[in-house]
Amino acid sequence: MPSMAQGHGGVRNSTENSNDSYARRQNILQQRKSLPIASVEKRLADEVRKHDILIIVGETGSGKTTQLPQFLFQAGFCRDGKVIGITQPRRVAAVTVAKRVAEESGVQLGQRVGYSIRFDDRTSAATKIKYMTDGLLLREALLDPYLSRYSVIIVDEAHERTVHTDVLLGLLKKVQKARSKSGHDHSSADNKKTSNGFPLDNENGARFNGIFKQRQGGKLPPLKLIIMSASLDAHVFSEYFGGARAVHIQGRQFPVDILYTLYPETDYLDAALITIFQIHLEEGPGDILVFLTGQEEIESVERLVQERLQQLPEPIRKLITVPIFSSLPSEQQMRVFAPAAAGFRKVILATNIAETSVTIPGIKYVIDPGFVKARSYDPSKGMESLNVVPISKAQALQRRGRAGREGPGKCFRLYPESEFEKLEDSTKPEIKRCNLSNVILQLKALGVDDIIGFDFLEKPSRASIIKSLEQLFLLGALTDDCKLSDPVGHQMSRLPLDPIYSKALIVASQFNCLEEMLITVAMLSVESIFYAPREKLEEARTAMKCFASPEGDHLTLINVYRTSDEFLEKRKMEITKEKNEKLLRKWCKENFINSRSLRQARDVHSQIRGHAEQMGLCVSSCGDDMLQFRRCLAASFFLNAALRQPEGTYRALASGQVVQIHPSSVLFRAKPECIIFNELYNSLMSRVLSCNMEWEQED
DNA sequence: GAGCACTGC
Repeated sequence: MPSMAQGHGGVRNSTENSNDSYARRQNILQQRKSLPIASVEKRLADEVRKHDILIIVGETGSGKTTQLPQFLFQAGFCRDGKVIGITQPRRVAAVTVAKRVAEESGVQLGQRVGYSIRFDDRTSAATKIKYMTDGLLLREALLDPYLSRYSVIIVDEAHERTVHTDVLLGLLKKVQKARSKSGHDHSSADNKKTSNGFPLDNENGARFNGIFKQRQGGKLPPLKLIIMSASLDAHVFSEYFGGARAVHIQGRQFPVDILYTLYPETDYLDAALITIFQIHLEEGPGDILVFLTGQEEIESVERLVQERLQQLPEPIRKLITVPIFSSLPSEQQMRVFAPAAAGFRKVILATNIAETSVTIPGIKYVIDPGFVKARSYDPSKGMESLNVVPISKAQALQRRGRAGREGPGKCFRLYPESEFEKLEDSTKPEIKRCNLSNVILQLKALGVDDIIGFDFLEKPSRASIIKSLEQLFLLGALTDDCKLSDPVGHQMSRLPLDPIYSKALIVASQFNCLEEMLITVAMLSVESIFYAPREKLEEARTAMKCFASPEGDHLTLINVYRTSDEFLEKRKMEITKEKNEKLLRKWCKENFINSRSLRQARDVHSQIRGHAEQMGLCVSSCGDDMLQFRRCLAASFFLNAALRQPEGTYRALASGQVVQIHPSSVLFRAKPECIIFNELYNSLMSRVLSCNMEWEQED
């Protein structure tokens, strides 16, 4: 992923001369002072002192993420060696914000200010302000249930309601209760019974006892909790935390005019196309951002724009299209950041990635068709799927905001205002739209046994909880009375993987093929290892054939990984690490492999290998005996098994659904009698065409 | 012979 700064400019390293550095520090000081949050520094610190829980609603550009932790540090919240933790839903945000705050504080990154994300820890014993992903803090809680090193935890972007944020909020509520109790009498053995079921009543008590004893000398101060949200949902959080105090901080955004169509559009792609040209021909300079639902839509709109451009007279053809979506290789993603040539207008065709993850400079016009591809979950089948659905009002607001970051902008909504009114206020939280196996496994490991009774911010359906409990039971992670099994359940909860993958590792360790399974699971954990651009499809196919195994896609992935490994091994002694990386990227390009994905897979591999070794699993290879390995696959992926039917389609055993092998699979032609699959995709729907656009401006 | 929103540990 390219570096996608949030809010602030980049960071320079500290090798500049002192004059330059002085000017720069003055500049930073000015910028900090001009932020809306600057005027309420004292008040905010007081609020945090007075209230153990505080909700902060801060609009975009308020400076809350960078400034509040610094205010609290100055106000003395890091005394006694305690740390202020700030969680972010995304890795890039944690990194870029930490860099900015380190610079503002005039310290080296990793000293007083640092960040910690998976595979990349830039903290030290000196770190007092620590930015991290919310998922990482959840993992940390498994090792330190009281989160005892933190005096303050700030949950940022809570309105996004990711699974991690939601689980974290429930957990923090418990930790806070447990800590205020432990503050009075934390060393008493009675505490085990009085801590409201958490976290000391875990049957896994020995581990917590250890932490407990260690703390006898020092009293644990209450945990301060700050929930930061950009939306108007403050009351949801406030009610959840027993009527917690909420404060509002103004933002700094430029005005964005909203235009609605007069009539509903039957074909939003065509409507988007017309709007792009309408803007191009009638509006002033400024780039256009179009929100589409996926790769296919992006590619087809790109083609249509090119075609239509050819029909225009030469002087007004100055329009370039740039696609961006997550599975696009990084080098191509970076193109959205390059300014268009002089006199040209840039049209960015993006998925939701541009809604929050990527901030693209220069956007003045946003085209919002009002749809998004979203995950949904059917507990009766135990199956997740992706569907195109209308966005929520909150999403529409967020998309509009993308046009007002550098100056006033315009947002073209490809639907009438009456349709906007019908949209849901906010997006359904992810926890209600996904498989809960992983969530349940983690909560169990944290000592929460009654999942249905757990105090979720919003409870997932009972059916959904029960389905996941059932799956975990079938995987052997839970005992008959729904407790974490020993050792399988505990081992699975420690692995940062989908429970099925964790199970596969444990099974493989017993049948001497853990080495193969570690590679498989790492490769399955990342997205789209193979990258086949449409224009080079044939070449890509030939390249893939070198790796293909007649025994299936899993073995094919092992071949890719091992070939890349051998490639690196051969050159290891000769050159530097950077050069090595560069060579690997070149190798990937030649073999039509997404180098970012392979890099990720290598990271995952080394991390889970470390975990497996720590657990005492036996890391050995089955050599050429792939039957053994395939048996292990079958023994762990049985929830994803399908049998061939007479007409050549397959029936998924767990859900009864009729499915097909994807044409990109090496088994597409072979059609074996029994297969295990990793994922099920929906097939696409067709569209109708229409035209005719009239606009109406909001009052 | 068809096509995979976005995150995260």
